[in-house]
Amino acid sequence: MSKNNNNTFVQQIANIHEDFSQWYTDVVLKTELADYGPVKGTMVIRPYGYAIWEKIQEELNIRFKKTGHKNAYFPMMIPYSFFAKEAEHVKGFAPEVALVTHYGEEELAEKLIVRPTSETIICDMYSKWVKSWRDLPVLINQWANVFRCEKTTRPFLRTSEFLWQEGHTLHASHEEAEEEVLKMLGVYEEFTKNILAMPVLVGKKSEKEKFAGANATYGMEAMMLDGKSLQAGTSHDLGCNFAKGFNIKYLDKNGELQYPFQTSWGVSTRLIGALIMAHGDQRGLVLPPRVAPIQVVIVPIATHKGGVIEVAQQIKTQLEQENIRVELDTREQSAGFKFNDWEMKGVPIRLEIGPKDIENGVAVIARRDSFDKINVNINDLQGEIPKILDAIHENMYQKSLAQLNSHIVVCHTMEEMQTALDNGNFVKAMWCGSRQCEDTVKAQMSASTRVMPFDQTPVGTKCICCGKDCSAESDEGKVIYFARAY
RNA sequence: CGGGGUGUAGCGCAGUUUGGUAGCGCACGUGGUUUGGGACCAUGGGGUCGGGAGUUCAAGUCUCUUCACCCCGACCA
Repeated sequence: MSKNNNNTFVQQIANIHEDFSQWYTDVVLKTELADYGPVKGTMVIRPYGYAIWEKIQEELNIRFKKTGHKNAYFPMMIPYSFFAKEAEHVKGFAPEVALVTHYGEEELAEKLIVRPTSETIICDMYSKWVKSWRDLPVLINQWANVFRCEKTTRPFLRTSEFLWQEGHTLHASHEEAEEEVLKMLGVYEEFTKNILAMPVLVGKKSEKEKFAGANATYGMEAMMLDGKSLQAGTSHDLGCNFAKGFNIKYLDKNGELQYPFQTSWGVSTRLIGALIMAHGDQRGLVLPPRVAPIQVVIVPIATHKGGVIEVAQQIKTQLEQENIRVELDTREQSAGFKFNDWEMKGVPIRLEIGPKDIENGVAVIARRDSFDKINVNINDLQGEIPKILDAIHENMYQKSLAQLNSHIVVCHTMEEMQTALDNGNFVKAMWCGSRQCEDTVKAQMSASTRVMPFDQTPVGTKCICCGKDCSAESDEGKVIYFARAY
């Protein structure tokens, strides 16, 4: 909670401009999205937060199934020997993996790990299931929790245990696998835009930033209100690396043994952190209507005068017929208290209904995104509210898009980059592709490479760091985004 | 893992300098009056001060030790 001795409610959330981190923590705790768990690095996702996750799951499942995937579930415990089979993978995850050595007092013959991600156990199973070219492609997704011991944790953004989905697919050719990787990245991009009202930058990750064990990693980056970047989803081209380690082989049409090409892709509960930090304001959460657990809250005014609750209840029933998620707030609190409470919780539309309104046959619609208040005829609510929810979504997306576009600065020198980053921008620049330059930028200005956009139209001719020729002829230059990241 | 900070009622804090019967605000229970931007009056319940050890007649306060959490970095969704 923000540190102040003032008891006024509005100041219980830290100033979003002065202390963004504290603002984030205050919002998460005060709006009851989540709370800290008793074990270090763990969090409890409370009902209001979990409802958002359920909406995310619902929308993604529709998309995954439409693209031919099926859900399955694999065990949380993985034999240590599995984990050790892919060298790069172990190197990447070993420091943060939880080892299980005992069941009760009895020491286990083989140590187990709690999954930090499921490639290894899924590959082990795939090696049993895939024997023929007829078994391909394998298109499976899993919704699960994973555990990686994290030293520095923050609710939703980084916790030791978190919830995610991980898609794991096998394909007969690299082309097909690559198509899958990009297709799912596209699904994520469409989802964040149309459901979370959040624009993202998509592209390929650098060698340094790619997944441990992948040939290539693609990702999407979202811009938070403080100008930092949040990796919001990844899609990996795993080549045959795991297939070889786990001996996944099948006979092709020519009767020859082949390794399948593999992909994996995932998004996590981190998306909830992303939408908090992409859309929030000083009053708290601003939830995108399509994932908001409550889309419309009805605040009845002066209920003691009679008849108000009844009308409010009728409106609620009508709206629910349109599949709108409605809450009627009958708590014995003042109207003003409720206004502020629901604004903090980010409910997209507040409907005020009081004796005067009923006399006039209207209700007041107050928008969370713009604070606009309009009178609408009670009979028109059923038709108008879905339109307003869509308008709120669109407005939130456009606002975020404008925020993103106005905070991307093309830079040609390290000095320009330093200034741009210090002012809360993403930097678009040319990069020679070397790890050394990446490390230099990181060391000097705490910014990392985020993604290389698919549109590689050059924004200069020399590497911003080392000055090496990156013109079209040299074939070594990359357009890439640098940013400070969560 | 480095640097900084904080642990006292559900939450936010005071009390620690100078040891002497644990306080305030909000929240919560009850009764009443209120209700269009965070209502008010009355009354009531709730903590032994993160844990452990020590000094002392006496420890929230002093000493040692330990744990947890937060912020800023480095590392990772």
